Amino acid sequence: MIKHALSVTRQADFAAWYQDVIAEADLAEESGVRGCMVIKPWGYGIWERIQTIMDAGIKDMGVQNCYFPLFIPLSFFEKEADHVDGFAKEMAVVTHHRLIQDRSPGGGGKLIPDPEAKLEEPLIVRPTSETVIGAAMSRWVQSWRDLPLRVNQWANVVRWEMRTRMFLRTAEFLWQEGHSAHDSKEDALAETMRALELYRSVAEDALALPVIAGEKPENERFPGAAATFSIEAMMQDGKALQAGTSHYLGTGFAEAANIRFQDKDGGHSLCHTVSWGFSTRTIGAVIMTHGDDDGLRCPPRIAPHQIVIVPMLRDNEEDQAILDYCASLQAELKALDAFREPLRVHLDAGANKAQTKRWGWVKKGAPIILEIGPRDVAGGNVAVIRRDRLYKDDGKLDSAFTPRGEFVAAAVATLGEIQGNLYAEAKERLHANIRRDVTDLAAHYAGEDKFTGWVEVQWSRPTGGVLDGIVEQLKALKLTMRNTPLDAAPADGACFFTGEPAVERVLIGRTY
RNA sequence: CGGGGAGUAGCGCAGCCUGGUAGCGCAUCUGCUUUGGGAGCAGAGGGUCGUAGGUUCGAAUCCUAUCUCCCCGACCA
Repeated sequence: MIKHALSVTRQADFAAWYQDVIAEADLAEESGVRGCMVIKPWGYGIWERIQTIMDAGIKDMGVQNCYFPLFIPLSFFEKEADHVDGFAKEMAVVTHHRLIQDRSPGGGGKLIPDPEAKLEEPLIVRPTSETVIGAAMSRWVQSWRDLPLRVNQWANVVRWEMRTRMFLRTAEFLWQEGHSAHDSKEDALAETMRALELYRSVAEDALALPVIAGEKPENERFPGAAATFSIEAMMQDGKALQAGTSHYLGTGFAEAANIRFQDKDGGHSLCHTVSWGFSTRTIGAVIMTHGDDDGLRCPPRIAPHQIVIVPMLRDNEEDQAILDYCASLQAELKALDAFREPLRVHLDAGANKAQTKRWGWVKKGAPIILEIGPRDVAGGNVAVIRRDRLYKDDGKLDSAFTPRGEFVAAAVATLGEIQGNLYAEAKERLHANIRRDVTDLAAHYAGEDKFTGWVEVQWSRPTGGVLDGIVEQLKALKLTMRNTPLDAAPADGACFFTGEPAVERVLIGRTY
């Protein structure tokens, strides 16, 4: 019987386990403000790693970073009708610019918005920035020579969600949003696909999240988009999580913001615009994909510390020799490169007991933990714990005594192996749980707690009332259409829903 | 936003029904012992009981309002 580091197992209560990981791995905590969380150093460190890798990819695309305001005039926001429909219900609104003490009877001198300081036009806190960036684009774009115009920003956004969950759906979250304007639909669609490919590669290569890239069905599109594409990841409970989206916005936003260019023939045309976003939500995906009953398992590429050295200090004269040994080991490892970056090696010389530190790093998911005691110093060894295989067959912690030189020589390869193992494990789970032979969705998805994964069916991509009927039918089973995978086999049969000739395949599942 | 549950020490909880101003376990601190590994014994510190009102001689406990969290639903790029 293994004694695990967490008090709740995934099996017993997946939702409680998820929250326990966030608390025990010190990723984030409640803030006292509804739906908003404090992202703690280990959680934010993971986000910084994601940012570093994503930002490099964005710059490789040739997209430039800039920054647009948090506040958007209501008049900008209300220009695009579908966009309004999608977001109006969850908007934070700024109406005043000053506080005063309430001197009225019963007011008690409390601070209240000054009625004299009411804004002439309310400002909304951005839920996404298409409208305010569109206004800038309309100034920046004059001629076909100004196109394509491609920018990105790293920002926080606010959506007043009714039901929030740490990382997965918070009222305020962090993301990057890329925006571009193009002279043709073809060019805009190509950009949409480039962004989707960036997300796929960052998710798979850095976060070790195997994903299915595809197009969202019409009913799942971003408000105002002509086409929405997503990458979908499968969590350990079989639910889907949308980990990144890119949108071809057509000319709707260009029309609303008046983004026009003079073409080579001297005529004026509307731009085709694109937007794409990737958020802190993906940290939730990492937790639910790689976490186990001992906490998080952090893929090496996004681990703030890839190797943590824990000295076994005993409060005696040997301590200094142990610390010296650890410091030289740290220096030796930091001189190495893994994944084309210097190794991130942390020496935990804090005052806590070694056992406390060790289990703390296990819960945080440090890929490799090295424990160094007096005998290691004397014998030139390190005791190696790998987070991807924590226990031996007998249920005991697998702490392997290894000659120091041997460990150092293999360290980079070992990190690569851990990264690969986490990905391979998740990929196997993903593909093993996409069923293509299901004929009765109700029977397949019967039972609340059953792990059900996803179902892929062929369909005729109906629209209008027929599509609405299908959506309702799925909704009764708590199912949604995730996307139509880009690399799916061609359709060769009848539509699962209508019986008409199918045109493509679509994934169905429960979702976060 | 509707239904349900909860908020008491860093964490997990008891006390509330039947008001008399706080307790347990873990963690923390000190000492001794132990020492290849999630230690043992002894002692100690730490809480305006989510917040604001009200009832009362007296409120963690009763009443009202409010904030936050969790679960289900509706909603959701």
